Amino acid sequence: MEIPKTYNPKDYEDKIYQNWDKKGLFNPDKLKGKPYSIMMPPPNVTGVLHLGHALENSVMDVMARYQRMLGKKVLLLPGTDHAAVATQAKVEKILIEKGHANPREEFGREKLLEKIRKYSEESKATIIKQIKKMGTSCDWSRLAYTFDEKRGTAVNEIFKKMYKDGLIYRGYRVINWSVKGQSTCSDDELVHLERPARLYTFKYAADFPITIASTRPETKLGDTAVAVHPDDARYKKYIGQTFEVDFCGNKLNLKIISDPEVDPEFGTGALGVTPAHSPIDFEMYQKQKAASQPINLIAVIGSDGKMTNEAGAEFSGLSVEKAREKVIEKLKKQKLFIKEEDITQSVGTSDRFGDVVEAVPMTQWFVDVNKKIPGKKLSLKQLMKQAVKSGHKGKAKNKINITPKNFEKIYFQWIDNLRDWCISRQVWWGHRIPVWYKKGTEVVMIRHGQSVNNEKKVLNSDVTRTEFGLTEKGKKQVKSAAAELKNEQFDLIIHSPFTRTKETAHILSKELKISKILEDDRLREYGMGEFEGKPDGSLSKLRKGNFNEWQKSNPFGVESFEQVNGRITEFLDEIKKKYPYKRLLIVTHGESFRYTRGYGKGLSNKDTFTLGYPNNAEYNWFKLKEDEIKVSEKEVKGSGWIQDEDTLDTWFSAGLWTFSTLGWPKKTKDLKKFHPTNWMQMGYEILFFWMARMILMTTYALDTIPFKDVYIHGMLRDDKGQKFSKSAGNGVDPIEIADKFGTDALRWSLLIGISPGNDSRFSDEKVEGARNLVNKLWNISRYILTSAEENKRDSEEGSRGEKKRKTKRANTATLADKWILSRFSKLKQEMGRLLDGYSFSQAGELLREFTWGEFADWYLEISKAEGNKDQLLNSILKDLLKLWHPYVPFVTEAIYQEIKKSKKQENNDWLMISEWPKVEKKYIDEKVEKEFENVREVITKIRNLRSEYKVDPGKKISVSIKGDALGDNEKAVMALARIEKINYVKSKPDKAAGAVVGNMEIYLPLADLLDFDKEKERLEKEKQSLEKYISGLEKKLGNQEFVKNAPEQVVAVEKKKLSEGKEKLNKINAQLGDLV
RNA sequence: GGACGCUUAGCUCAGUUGGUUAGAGCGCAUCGUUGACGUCGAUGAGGUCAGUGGUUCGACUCCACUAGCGUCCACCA
Repeated sequence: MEIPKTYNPKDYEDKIYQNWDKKGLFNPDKLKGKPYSIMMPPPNVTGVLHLGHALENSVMDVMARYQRMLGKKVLLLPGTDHAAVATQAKVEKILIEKGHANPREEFGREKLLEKIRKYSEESKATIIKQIKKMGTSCDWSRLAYTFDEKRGTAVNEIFKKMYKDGLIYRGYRVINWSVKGQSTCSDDELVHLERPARLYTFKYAADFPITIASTRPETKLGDTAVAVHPDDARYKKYIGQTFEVDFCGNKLNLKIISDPEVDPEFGTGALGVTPAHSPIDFEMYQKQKAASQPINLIAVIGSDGKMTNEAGAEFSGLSVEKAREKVIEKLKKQKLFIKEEDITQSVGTSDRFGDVVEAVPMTQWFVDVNKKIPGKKLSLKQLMKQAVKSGHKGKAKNKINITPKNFEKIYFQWIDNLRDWCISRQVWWGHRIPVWYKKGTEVVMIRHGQSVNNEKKVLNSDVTRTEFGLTEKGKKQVKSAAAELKNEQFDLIIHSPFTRTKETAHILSKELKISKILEDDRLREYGMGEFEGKPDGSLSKLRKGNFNEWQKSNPFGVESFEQVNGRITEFLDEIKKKYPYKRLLIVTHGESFRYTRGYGKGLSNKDTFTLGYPNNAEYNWFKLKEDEIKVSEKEVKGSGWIQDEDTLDTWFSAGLWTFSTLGWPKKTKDLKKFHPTNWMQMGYEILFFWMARMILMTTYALDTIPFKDVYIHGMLRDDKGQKFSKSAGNGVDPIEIADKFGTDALRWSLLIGISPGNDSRFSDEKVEGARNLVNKLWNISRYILTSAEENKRDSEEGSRGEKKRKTKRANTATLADKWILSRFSKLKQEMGRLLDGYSFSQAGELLREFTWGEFADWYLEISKAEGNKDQLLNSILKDLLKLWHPYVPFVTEAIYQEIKKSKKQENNDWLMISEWPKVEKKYIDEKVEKEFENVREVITKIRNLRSEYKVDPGKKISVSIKGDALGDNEKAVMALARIEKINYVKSKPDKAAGAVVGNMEIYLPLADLLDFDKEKERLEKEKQSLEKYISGLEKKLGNQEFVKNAPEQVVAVEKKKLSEGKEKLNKINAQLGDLV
């Protein structure tokens, strides 16, 4: 039979993978046994897979294949992650590099999404190809994607559930804002960087008693309080007071508050509180609010990263850096500046966009981790902790185990620091927040522009006097108001029956393209009775302070408060009912406007007058009816519904992975069968992002754990210990490596030398070594297969004069046979134990040591001497291939198929689903192993002597042995040590170099070659080390405490070692004596 | 500032509950056309297990401290 001398992966890999797939071996439905599931951590579609993914794939595939061979119905479910922000950031970056400076603005939502979709689909295709190339045995029929329809259903469902349980809320809070990405980031997505900063010490104003320090003086424009430690003697007297100060031209109302968090030692011991631009200060703001001692919140930095109007006219529109300079400059000028010092400061940067995030108050969606879940008595935080600590619902069988265990501690620490999770993002790529709003009835009420009677300062409430239209100035005023409203949508305009309002309405209608215009008399000007045509102000002067009297007697025929308020209220009540969810533009007069400001508030006449009288063409928004919110698309009926613009944090959907992949919220068979999953593995860098969220979502929604065991692998670094990254230029495509050395070699090199939770290094040399190993395995098999075939042919041909190299032996087991069986049984036992404990590297090393170091180097060589071991060799090979299969699936399957071919069997039997070898304890025999060790030592010692004395390796020599005879093992010794004859002697021969093995003294006759000095030196050296060994043992055994306290067994072993050592020493001494 | 790791042969790393004359791979040195494999074989050199102290009959292994390196978390304005 023809088997190539070296294993060429390319001839087998793709073909074998396709065959496995075609035969449905990846699909658990076609397997029998207990379900066992592993969900693949879905790679981001931000690009292609790197070696770290290859490591991950290898680890989980070893586990999947091992479990499958143990006879389980294994599901390894593949998938990919849309990676929301990461993918959008990536595609935008590419577009920017191509010259599209602002992709969002240029392309708009739909077009940009289309581009990202295209990119992600390409990535996905490559990723899938790569996973296949790695030999990963996953079920492609269940391929999932976090952003496909089924996963979307799961996302919406869980969002709805959490919203209804009050665990998801929308709130106005300080969040992390990436100006560059124009989106929020959650706390965990921040990358903290140490960077030099400057701490400035200064006073807000000369008349303010407290000095403060800040690295961000420009934010101080938004300060509303100063916090001090409650026990700080310096400031105690001020606590509770409010100071109005002029800070860089801005009026600040600073309340002195106390907070135990303030460190009196740092800076000046007083902290300027900026609730809008610092999470801690925001907490103080909330604390104060809760204590009914509220302080204000003023946002001086906008979402564009520039100073807002609130920062004052001088600063508005400046970048924060410019504003900072300006503040410092001003403080210096005003002699308020005290000092500046250099410090290092840790700043949070967006991990995807890279810019320093700004703390900005905004309305966003959050997951409340501290609220008790209805009907559960626990918060999400507590659920997350419980699952890892004592087990979900406190049951030990529901405990999630993390390997290595120390990560459990890190996890708890993280949970303890966990704050509400901001889940809304302003990027477009991702699950749109499943919330629909229907805008309530909104009214923009606008006063008419300047009219002729305004200009002439004449009062007019007589609708028939049509000469009082708009002046030119009035028309301009209206047009400029229209310009401000140009982005708003209105359903209709309603105006009063006066000429000035009619004209205003028509300008607005034209400018804002509102076609529907109605007139309503209830919006008319205040009835002024006898004051009609009188100078402006005559009425109001008189009216001042006379409300009550007018209401009673109304001497001038002026409309009463009740009358005006009554008709306006009636009008507003009516349109609220008549135009739900519409936006109306209402053109009216000053008085009606004023009354609208008090609408629904039950104000008195007097109160109403404090609401302010609007200028010409001034407008205001009024909400007559609140917005409506629905969290289910099914409930959204009729028109006017708008979905929330924001998208969800990618980890929101990733958190559902273990069950969304199985069809949840449908009660599928898969869900019942494969959930909770058995095993999960991931890198420690996503422990919090992902594992924590999966635990959160699963314990909450499914009332169970997502997985039983989590295996944490370390990060893969390059040969210099650097992280693999594109920017460092050391990124490697796993496919390239696999092409060069074979997938099996790549897998092996990634799996060996790793330990859970620890980083490992990758180098070409490692893969090269692995390639050699794979080839060794190939050749071991090749030898066994071809020699068996030859032997078979030989025996068929009989002894027709053909040179038969080996004589046939009786089929009884030799010591070597028993030895290899004992060793092999032990290997199976140990491998099972190690694999069950996720010690993939250790199990692999044992396997290599046995295969190469024991089976190939010793047993195979002996088999050549002892002959006729085809059956045993074949049976060991078959089991050996199985043990190797999880690590190197391709070469083992390839050999297995060669075996099938050689036996002319059909290819319907696959190593991949063969049964994992059972441990045969009956073969384990310590005595045999010990005996064989002796034989092995005899061979080694002879080789050693030959090497020392430079005996030609090819030359066959004879040796003399004093002591025990080798018996049946002679053949092995003679072949492996290149001996032609063994003489058993009673005394040491002349001119011979000697060695001691157990009860045997071995002599290599050297005649004139023997160098007495060298021999003496050699023996002396051995003697010395032996003496040291013996004295150590004697000391140990001479210690009564040891003999008394150590286990009997241990003492017995030490005693035996001592007596054997002494015996050996005697013999060496004798040999030394003979030398002289 | 807090927490967690790591430090074992020239390099990369194993070492499970404390009992080994401390291991592997690569590299190095010497040698080698042996019924598969030079992607091989034989032999060998190479380590006071970071340091100090402790617990113990016994410590690479457990504890404490120190030093160096690394990682994660964090609201020192």
